[in-house]
Amino acid sequence: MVTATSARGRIDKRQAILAAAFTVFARHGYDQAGVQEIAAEAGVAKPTVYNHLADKANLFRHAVLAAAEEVMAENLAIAERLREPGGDLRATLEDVAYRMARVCAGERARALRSLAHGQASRFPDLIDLVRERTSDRLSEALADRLARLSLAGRLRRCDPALAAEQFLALLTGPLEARSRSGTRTLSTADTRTVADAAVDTFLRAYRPD
Amino acid sequence: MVTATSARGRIDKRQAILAAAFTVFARHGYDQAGVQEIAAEAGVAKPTVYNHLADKANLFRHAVLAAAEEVMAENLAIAERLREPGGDLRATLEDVAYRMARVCAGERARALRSLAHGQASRFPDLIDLVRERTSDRLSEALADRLARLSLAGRLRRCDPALAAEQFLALLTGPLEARSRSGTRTLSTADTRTVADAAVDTFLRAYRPD
Amino acid sequence: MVTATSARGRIDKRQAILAAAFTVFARHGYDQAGVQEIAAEAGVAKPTVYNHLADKANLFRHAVLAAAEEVMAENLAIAERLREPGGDLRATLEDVAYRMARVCAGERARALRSLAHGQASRFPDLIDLVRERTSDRLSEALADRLARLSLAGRLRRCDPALAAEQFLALLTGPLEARSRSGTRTLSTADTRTVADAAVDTFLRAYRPD
Amino acid sequence: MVTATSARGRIDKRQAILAAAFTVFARHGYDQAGVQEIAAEAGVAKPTVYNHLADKANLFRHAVLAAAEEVMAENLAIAERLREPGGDLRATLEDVAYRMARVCAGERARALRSLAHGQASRFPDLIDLVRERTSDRLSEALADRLARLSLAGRLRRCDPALAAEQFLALLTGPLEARSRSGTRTLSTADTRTVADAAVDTFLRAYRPD
DNA sequence: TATGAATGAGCCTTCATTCAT
DNA sequence: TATGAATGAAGGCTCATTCAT
Repeated sequence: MVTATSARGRIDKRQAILAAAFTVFARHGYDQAGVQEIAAEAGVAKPTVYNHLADKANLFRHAVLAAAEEVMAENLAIAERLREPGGDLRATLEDVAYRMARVCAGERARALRSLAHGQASRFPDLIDLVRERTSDRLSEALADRLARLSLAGRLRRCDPALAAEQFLALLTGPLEARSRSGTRTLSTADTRTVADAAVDTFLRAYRPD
Repeated sequence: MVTATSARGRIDKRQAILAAAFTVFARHGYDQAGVQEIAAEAGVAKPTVYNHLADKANLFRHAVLAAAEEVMAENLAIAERLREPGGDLRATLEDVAYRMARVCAGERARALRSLAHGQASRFPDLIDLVRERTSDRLSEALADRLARLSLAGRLRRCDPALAAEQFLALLTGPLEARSRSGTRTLSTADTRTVADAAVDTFLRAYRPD
Repeated sequence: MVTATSARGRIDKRQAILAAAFTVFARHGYDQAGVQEIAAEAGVAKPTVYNHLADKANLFRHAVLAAAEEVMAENLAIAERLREPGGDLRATLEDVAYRMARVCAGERARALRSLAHGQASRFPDLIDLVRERTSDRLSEALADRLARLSLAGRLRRCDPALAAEQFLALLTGPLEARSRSGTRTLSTADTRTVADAAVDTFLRAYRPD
Repeated sequence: MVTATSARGRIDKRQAILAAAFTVFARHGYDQAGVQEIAAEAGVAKPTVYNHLADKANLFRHAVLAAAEEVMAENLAIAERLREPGGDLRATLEDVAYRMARVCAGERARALRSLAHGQASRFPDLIDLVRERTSDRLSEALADRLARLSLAGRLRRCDPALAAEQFLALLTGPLEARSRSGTRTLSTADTRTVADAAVDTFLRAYRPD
């Protein structure tokens, strides 16, 4: 299967380049990252990078969007866990909150936001595309779950979109503060504490009347 | 008083340079901002910038920190308002929340975070210095006020630091989402809506038992 | 006759490449012409070009020399016309001059000189090879004819080589000026005018005493 | 006179750059000439070249045009010599022809034509600007002189523009051929021979009836 | 002190050329 | 044999930074 192999090889190489690009961009930022270094990280020669991705700008775009897709997939998988809340709602929410915290405060998600925000002037559209994938989609999925819970009487009646937004805010806000904006890596215990506190406050505010 | 005048003139020039630097850095980001453009914006020649501030890096540091100080001053003034809560606690909190929203989502604060985060690899300490001034200090001041309110029985007993953190999270989280990460400028009404929702949820969770 | 066919196909492909190369070189000059574009113009892939012609330099050489051969053939055919001058020498010379003008000011001959002159430093020999084929050979053939005419008493006694040289100079010099160095394409009428003037002056200078 | 000195220094540097540029372009052609080498030849650093002349293209333009101006000045000075023909017209013409030959076949004039022709596709206007200065202007000045000679009865009645054109053609055409397109440098004697032959033929064709 | 001019270093990009299929 | 993909080398251009005035 000659064609398959070489087509596959080509795809692999492209993805290796994108992965390397994301790594290097995350490490140094857009301007400081050299295409040279990206090529080295991907194990290819510089022109190969250009053969696959035209431009440094294009390379950035695709690397960032590819990473964003991955994060989105993780996020959506987590929100699914609320579909079967089980008897102990608090415990389930705490678990979900913890997992979301792991993803949202994780290195990839953080780098993603950092890169997109930092290059807002050069890539004005990217910031939105990234936020959509890292936050909005998650918020929407969460809103769906909360709406069901509200309907089932396990939460008070409310605007589910707002509730989801606030749930995530209660989670990620303190996360950001506690991790000192990503400077410190949070321990599992700390993350749990933050998640539990978020859930506690959320349940107090949204418990059925 | 020739000396005083020229010392004064010197100081003015330095501040003009710092202000210009912040403007330009905010406009283009660290790497993309040229010392040339900064000098032009400040109305001086390039070497003058170097005479006053040695380095591009140094220039960045000072420009960012100066802006951070300004933001901090604004933030602290606002928190003071909670010292005399008055009879209608909800109304007072809503007012405070709205004002904080204005500052935290304002252009300077946003640029500050954006620049600091974007250059985290080059200036690892800056991110903390900025967060301290834009968020932490505000959070601390707020915690002080909330502690008093709790003691006065107008809020339930709680960890005031956590309460402050969550209050700010409920405010700035949705703010970020609604402004599409600063892409859209929020109207006064939208800002108020966000502030009121934050206060509502906060009060539900922290009302006296 | 498989072998014959494929040998023929091979030759055809080689000539297609050479033709394409000349076209592209003429269009953009040596350095600016990309092997890529030449391959595309020839309808083959880049490595095929290298399979047939080793080098870009080699490609250039062969393309230029092939074109030069074609031009030479045309030129010699024209000079033959002077072998039977007929009764009206002036008319015959005018006809010959006109045809030579057409060729020498034609696109191929012009591109040929332009390319060879422009790459004199890189291909020091080419300029001579080309001039030989586009001018010298013509001049020699012409000298032969003029010698006969002189001997026959229809021109004064003279050095036929010099006479030929001057005949061509009187023709191509004004041609170059009038066409603004090839910038403007000369109309048939203009070309005729130039040819006639050249012949007139030539005959005045070389008429029998 | 501080200002004068530094302004003068700046001008000197600019002209040094232009001269170096012309030298290097003449040596290697446009594409093959590196800005690096030009800077080195001028004794400055690469960015200095860009400070003075923006672009490689711009540098080329100015270098070529500056050289063209110089050539034009030389040419016009020579034509002036025909203003006072003296008793021996042939001798005067021979002298003028010889001097013109020296200039037109000189290195600068040759490089000028070569560069302009070679880069016709990239700088379509340059070829005309150069021809104007190296040939047309000379032709016009010469026509003026020939008109006077014709009027004075020392040449037959004729179109002076055509006569000038043909005079130059008779001179430069053979010059080109004998120097093998600039490959060989002509000796003084050879140049004289060519000039004398041109004048002889010219006088035969244009002698008063 | 403030400035116009000069510099050294570095990066993106392209292209002729060669493998591997 | 013909090709898609990969590479090594090189060049234009920019920019932070420093002299000299």
